[in-house]
Amino acid sequence: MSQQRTGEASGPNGSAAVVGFSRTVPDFPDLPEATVARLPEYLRALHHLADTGHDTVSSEGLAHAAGVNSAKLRKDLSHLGSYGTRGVGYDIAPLIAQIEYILGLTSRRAVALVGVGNLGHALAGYAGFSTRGFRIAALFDADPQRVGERVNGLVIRHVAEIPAVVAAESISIAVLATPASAAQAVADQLIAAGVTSILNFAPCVLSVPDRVDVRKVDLAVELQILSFHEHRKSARVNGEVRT
Amino acid sequence: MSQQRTGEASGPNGSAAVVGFSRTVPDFPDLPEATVARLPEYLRALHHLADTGHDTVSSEGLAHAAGVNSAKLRKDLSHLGSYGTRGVGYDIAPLIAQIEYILGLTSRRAVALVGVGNLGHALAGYAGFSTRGFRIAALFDADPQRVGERVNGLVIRHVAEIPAVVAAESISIAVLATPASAAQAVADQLIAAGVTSILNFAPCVLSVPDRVDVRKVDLAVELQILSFHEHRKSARVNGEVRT
DNA sequence: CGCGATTTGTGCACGCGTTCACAAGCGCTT
DNA sequence: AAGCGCTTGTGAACGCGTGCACAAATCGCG
Repeated sequence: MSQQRTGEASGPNGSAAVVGFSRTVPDFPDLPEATVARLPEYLRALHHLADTGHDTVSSEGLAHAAGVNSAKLRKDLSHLGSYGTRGVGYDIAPLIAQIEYILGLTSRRAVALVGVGNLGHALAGYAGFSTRGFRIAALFDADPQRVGERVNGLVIRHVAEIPAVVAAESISIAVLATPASAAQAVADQLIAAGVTSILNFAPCVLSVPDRVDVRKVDLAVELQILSFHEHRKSARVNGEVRT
Repeated sequence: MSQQRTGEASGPNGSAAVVGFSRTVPDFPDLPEATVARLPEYLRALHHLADTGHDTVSSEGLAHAAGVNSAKLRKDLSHLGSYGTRGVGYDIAPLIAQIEYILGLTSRRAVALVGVGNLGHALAGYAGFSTRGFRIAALFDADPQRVGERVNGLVIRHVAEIPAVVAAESISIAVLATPASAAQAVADQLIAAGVTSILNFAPCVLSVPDRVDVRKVDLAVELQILSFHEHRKSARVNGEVRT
């Protein structure tokens, strides 16, 4: 698991102060983080089941499709309120709606992408973003030579335009695919412009205010973790000796 | 954190049966998984420190550079044996060597990449892989139109060649960047050819034998987790009511 | 040589997450 | 209507990971 999570000093949540009287769904202020991280996977599995004609699914079936065990799945879903019937299983359609609501995917979120190099170019064209609740609303790069180029129907803007565009499109999530050396400065600009969540592909640690969430994806780190297991597997068979 | 980890029924490890008498470093059969996942980040920070002229670093300094707290860092490093001196800090050079050894990065590992589409193309050209211990040794795709194309100095081969090439180059790690619909079939072929670690970018669950390690990276999942926190932040300020 | 400043290494307690195991509930059949 | 099989929801125990707090160790300086 390679992500940078910022402090999130869980302050007094709003639900107590709210006058709400016709609320049918609670706020989910303290959904366990581990559960949140699995909800997207459940959602993907549920969509797949719905697409293949299923109407209901048992915890065992959904757990298998999502790659977890059924007890964990049931406990996770129990946090969302009860969308299953004993003896039968879970109704897929309302469960999808509920998870999408909790994840804030009812309206398609606008995302800014900064750094349209090798990786950024691919991310800009990645179909999975648009099919799963997001809309890449703006591309930025610092290289004047790239500014103006069209990628996937969007024109690349200069990073200096971040404040104007982020405000105009009311963007709150940004994807950072710049070189590590530029990442912190770009992050600062994004945050100043109003961004409060960053997905960081640059191999460096970002320092951000507490209110900003950062998740880090480092492709080399993932391979290195696999490499460790490879190393250990091979050490099992021939007695490893340090040289 | 979004990764699929397979059972890994930790059987009797080999270290007890090995005759080794001149071993200076133990095998690390039971390094905590959480520690392993952080070692690459420590390694990156250490390289950066070394490049900027540092010789030693305190746990506080390295922890800050890696984005963790110092107690955790010290405990992690204590698992590797003692590479620090009290009152001074850690010697950077031997620590780098030790972590690279544990991660199995002393020789550059060959990696196969399957699926040279949008994302795969970017991964094939990603400089971070080659600068951090890996060598992309082969590219595969199922599309005959793409076969033969050169990407970053490598020619794309047809997936049917997987067995021959994987064996010839003795590749044990593969990166999967195919569409979800093809991922399981390709994984089966890779495993049959001898691959024992897979980094899966396809949004689907792979079922593999216990001896094979799978890590999953799903870009949309990362965004959806951020979206949840965005949703919750906005629910804090205006009292969220379900419509 | 001894003392104080500094930093590592770690015992311990706490909290989160996972898993088991079972009671509670639903529907179908007889 | 009653019984049976199946599935959810959850209480409880367990284990892992984290972070505090302090003892042990090293260096530098007087």
